Amino acid sequence: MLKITRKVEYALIALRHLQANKEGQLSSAKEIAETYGIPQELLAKILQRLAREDIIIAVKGATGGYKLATDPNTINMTKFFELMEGPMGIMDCYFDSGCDHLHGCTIRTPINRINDSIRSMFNKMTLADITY
Amino acid sequence: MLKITRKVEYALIALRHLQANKEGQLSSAKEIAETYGIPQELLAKILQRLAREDIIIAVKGATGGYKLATDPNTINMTKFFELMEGPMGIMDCYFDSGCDHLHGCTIRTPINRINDSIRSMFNKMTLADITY
DNA sequence: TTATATACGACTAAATTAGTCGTAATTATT
DNA sequence: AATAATTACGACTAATTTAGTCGTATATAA
Repeated sequence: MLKITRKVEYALIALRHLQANKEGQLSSAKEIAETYGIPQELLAKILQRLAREDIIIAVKGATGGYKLATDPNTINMTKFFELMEGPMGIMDCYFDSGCDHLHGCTIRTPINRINDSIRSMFNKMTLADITY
Repeated sequence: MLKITRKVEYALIALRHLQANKEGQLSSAKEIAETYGIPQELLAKILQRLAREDIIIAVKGATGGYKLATDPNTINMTKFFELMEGPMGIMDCYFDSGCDHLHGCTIRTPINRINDSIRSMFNKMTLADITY
């Protein structure tokens, strides 16, 4: 319930780090990992994911690294979380993953109300609310 | 992120079931488990937990069972979740569980803001919002 | 050519969650 | 008094998810 995963935690730390860089300045996975004591390989994969999703830009090669691709204000948290971890729903059945209790499930509707509340809350927040 | 556990899901289903009973009427773990296709032993443990926490009342013996102990309106969801699953924090360090990134952690404050938002949202909801 | 990057998939390890089992105690019914 | 149905509870196993590692390929500045 409501526990952030390391994946998201590390992503936020990295984004905050990049955000503090000067325009155009790059940071490598190694640099960030060492700064915060994060396993480098793991962080690398996370940064690759962020790059694939066009949240950051990867520059290859010896002096390569990453930089922000967009203004953190333009990325809302619902999108960010779902991008990192897949659909955010407090209950699986919200997304029709084969729940075999559906027939007798009496709490779906109220749970969905909770989901919607949380999603709309995160929708009002942007990455910048966190990384600034 | 934000996934409800079966423990909570089953608890909600059971509470909703009890709530639909007439004043004083009991339901056994077996009855509820069979009605909704929930593993009986597991549900039993959950009901025992709810009883320990005085959310429901257990009546022992051959014709025993459970009934609600309080008006569902009086139990807020933050309390309920934390009672079932321990402290609800989107990040562990919020509750000082030995996070060794603390020194270099730059996202604690913003993450705490998220935590507070979620907690205050759940604080405004009662069990009745879900089980009715 | 070398050193330092990113890219990515396969794999292993750790932690959490889900579910089962055995046994004891309680109580209505017979 | 015996029986059957129930709650109580801890120990155990299984399944799933999350975290982290490793190997290899590719790109590029020096």
